Amino acid sequence: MYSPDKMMGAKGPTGLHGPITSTGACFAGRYSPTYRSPEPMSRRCMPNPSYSEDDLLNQKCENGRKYYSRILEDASIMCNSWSPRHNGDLFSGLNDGLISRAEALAAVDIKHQGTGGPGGLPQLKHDMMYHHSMGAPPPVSRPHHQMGHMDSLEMLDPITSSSMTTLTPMAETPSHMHSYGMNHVMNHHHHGGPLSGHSAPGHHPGHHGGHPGAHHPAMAAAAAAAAVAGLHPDADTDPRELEAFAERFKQRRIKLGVTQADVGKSCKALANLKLPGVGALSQSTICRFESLTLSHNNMIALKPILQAWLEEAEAQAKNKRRDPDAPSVLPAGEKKRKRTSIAAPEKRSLEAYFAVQPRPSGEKIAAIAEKLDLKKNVVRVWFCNQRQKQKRMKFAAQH
DNA sequence: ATGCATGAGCA
DNA sequence: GCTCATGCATA
Repeated sequence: MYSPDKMMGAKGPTGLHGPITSTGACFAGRYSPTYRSPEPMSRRCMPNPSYSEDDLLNQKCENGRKYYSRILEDASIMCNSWSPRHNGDLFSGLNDGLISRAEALAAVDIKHQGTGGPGGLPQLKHDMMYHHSMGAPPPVSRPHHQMGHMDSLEMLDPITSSSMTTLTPMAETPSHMHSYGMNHVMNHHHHGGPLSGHSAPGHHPGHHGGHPGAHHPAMAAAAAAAAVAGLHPDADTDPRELEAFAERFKQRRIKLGVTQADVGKSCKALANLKLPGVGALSQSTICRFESLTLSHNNMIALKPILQAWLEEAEAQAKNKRRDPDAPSVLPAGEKKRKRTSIAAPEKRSLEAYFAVQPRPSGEKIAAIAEKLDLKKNVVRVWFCNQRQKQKRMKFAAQH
């Protein structure tokens, strides 16, 4: 069905990290109808502007304003509904995106550094900075478990819930624990973890045949055959089913009084018990799973893992067991990664450029970086992330 | 909840 | 250098 455009660009179908997602479809997904796009929808209805990417780059900073006004105007025309600045209707929020940016651009003084003035004095520093947090940072409040309703299930008192041995996490891991150093460590297993490698393959044998080759006749045939054989090739890959599961998962998780972060961590324990190869997951991932903001393949790969966790967690909740857990060790502070923050004006420029050319060459990226006084790598990564988001939105749009 | 980043695997 | 899966950091 949704035979994804099989990877645009370079990476091939096999490019996935984990075998789980072995085949390629990559669009991500926002299956939910309730999905609220984090990005302006304008992109979807906005054809490529008439100006070229070079226009963008050649534009003098000083003229930035005028230039963007034009872009936005064009964009607004295409989106057919933009009343030039100061649009009183604050809630017409439909074609925000570039459109709304038009106003902003008109009002904001874009002060991009002209030619590589290294010492720029941009409003912010966009580099990776690390700092030591030796002196044990603040105690870090433990992320309250979201214990809302504990009706049907036995009420897990907070204490219990945090000591549910293997599945439920214990006291929180201080955020400062995630040092930059540890990050690397974690990367090791996370890449080889849950979805990568062999790990999950065995858990959901069924869906493998589903997507990969949706675009492939042979695959489709295989899928059909599987279906006939009772292997429900689609059951696991059906966006609707995934969406339903994600919703169920979230509700039951909350009922258990477990946070997203808890789930991720306890997944590891579960892994050791029954899902070898599965590592811990982060709060981010759990959150994205629940909100369907992962790629379709990613959703498919994670589902069996979370499903197993859910079952185990509920089973344990039934016999409410307690168990002293390993005390969290507080590693000495280490370097923490500082998140780069791209200022609004620069971001608008990037978005405007992206609308024209989502995949700028290395040179273009360098030019853009220089113009915006951002590091080339920051710009490159921004485009990569933007593409990922766009894929998700597109997929969501057609489902 | 989400922005910016990393790293594996591939071309 | 790209895609993809994921994560830390942060709004």
